[in-house]
Amino acid sequence: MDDYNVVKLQSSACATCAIRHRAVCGALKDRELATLSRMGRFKRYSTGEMILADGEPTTFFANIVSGVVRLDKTSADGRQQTVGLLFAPDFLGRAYADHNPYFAHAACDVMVCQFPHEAFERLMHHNNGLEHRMFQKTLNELDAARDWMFLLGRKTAKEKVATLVHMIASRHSHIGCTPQIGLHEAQFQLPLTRADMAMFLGLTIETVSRQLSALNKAGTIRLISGREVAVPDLSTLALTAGLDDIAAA
Amino acid sequence: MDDYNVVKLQSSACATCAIRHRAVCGALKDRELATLSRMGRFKRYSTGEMILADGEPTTFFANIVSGVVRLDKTSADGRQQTVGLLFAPDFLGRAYADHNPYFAHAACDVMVCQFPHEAFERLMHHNNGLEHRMFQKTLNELDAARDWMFLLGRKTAKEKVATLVHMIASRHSHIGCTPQIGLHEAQFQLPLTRADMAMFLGLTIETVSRQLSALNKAGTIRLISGREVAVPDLSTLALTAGLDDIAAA
DNA sequence: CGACATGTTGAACCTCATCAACCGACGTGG
DNA sequence: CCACGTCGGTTGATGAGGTTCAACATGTCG
Repeated sequence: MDDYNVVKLQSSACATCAIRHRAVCGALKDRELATLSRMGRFKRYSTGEMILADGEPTTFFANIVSGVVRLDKTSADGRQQTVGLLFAPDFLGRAYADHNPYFAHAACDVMVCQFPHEAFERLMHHNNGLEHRMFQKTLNELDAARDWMFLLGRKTAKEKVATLVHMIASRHSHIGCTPQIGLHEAQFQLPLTRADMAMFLGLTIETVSRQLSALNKAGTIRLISGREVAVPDLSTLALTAGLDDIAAA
Repeated sequence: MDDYNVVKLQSSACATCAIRHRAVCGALKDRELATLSRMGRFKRYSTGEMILADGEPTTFFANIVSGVVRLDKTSADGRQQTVGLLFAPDFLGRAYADHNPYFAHAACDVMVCQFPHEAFERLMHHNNGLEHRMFQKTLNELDAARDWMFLLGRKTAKEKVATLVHMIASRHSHIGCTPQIGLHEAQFQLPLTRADMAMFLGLTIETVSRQLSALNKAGTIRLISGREVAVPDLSTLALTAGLDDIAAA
């Protein structure tokens, strides 16, 4: 339990936290933040490591400080479907449930800030701002989940792959200050393996690989190495992703 | 606007409402309930009627009093995917957004109790119990959405259809006091057309029809007429739906 | 009765899964 | 240092599961 990947927080840690204002903690006053600091722990997970197991009792919640976390559903016969992708400063864990409804895995090296679930739920109970913020995040996740349901149910393999690349590209440009939509070329590393993408898209590894190659051949994206991708024109990508529809979301 | 399908509530209407305790209103004290009564309206929608349009400004929220409501995503080229199914006493509408993120249609004749969105959000703001309850409902919807993502991404057509029938059967038995899981035979009407089912399952009408016929031939279900279905043994149906897995959900 | 919506069934086609071979990068141990 | 296994990724051949197109059955309503 107590290895070198776990670091107890200084009581002042939250005050200087990089994601403080964008994470759910943003709702907390200094005094409550100190309370949270006292019960919080930084923890590092390396690529592929399991963070939560489906069906296990809920013991902690966490904020993603950096990295990408996959939420997976698994069936008895081994089929797997990723049902959520969390980036900083997303919240990890299902509030008000005694068991995790899914697996959570580190898709790449991940840093989280975790706290015991009872204490956090108590805090939510007394701090309506915190619960309100959790509610907001949950609403956004639900919106995302529903958009993804459309993708899973109705999009072709090519559109699926294009959609995922577009999502990563635009999220990346949002974070990394890379040029905006349609201008210049955006280049970045995919934070996911082909297997991760397949799990998320409801496809097989091979199909993902083929569609990436096809997009590359068509010039919609440029595969530089396995992971490194360049997108010459985000709006073209959005087009082949079948994205500009859905009431101009 | 003001047709005979709309009925202004009596100020006492909520107090005697059938779904009062199970709907979000259950969080309200008598006085607040009276406030809600004053701004609420019963409204009837008939089969197929649109209740909310994607992209339209949010004007009202509603509780489903009876019937089934479909939430649909639609793309420019006409593909459609149902992303949610609401039964009484579910809540209809996306809180804290100025535009609807999907269409809502009456899957069968529907009765709702609707109220202006600003007033309701104001009420939520002042009543933490109400917001808490909304939050809970949203968490449940998110869980359901994620289970459905697994279905859309990984299940076969047969499993999809079996899952839907199972869901309706168990929900029906829950509502209608029909015998419990595995015992005797449950019989009921499907509240959805083949087209509705196809939209929800990410399939075509034809495939749904074929799979229903196949399940019928296999004896897993009995098709009595187009809409009337009997399930001799719910657990067998659950098995062919690939349901008992997922960590014994 | 005819018109229309809903549902079923058949045949052909196509997308994607499956199985399999192969490649390059990396790490490890003899 | 090289042989070896492993892992992530690509590509090809084949086939199954669903879509598509089309015809037909059934039911309902004017």
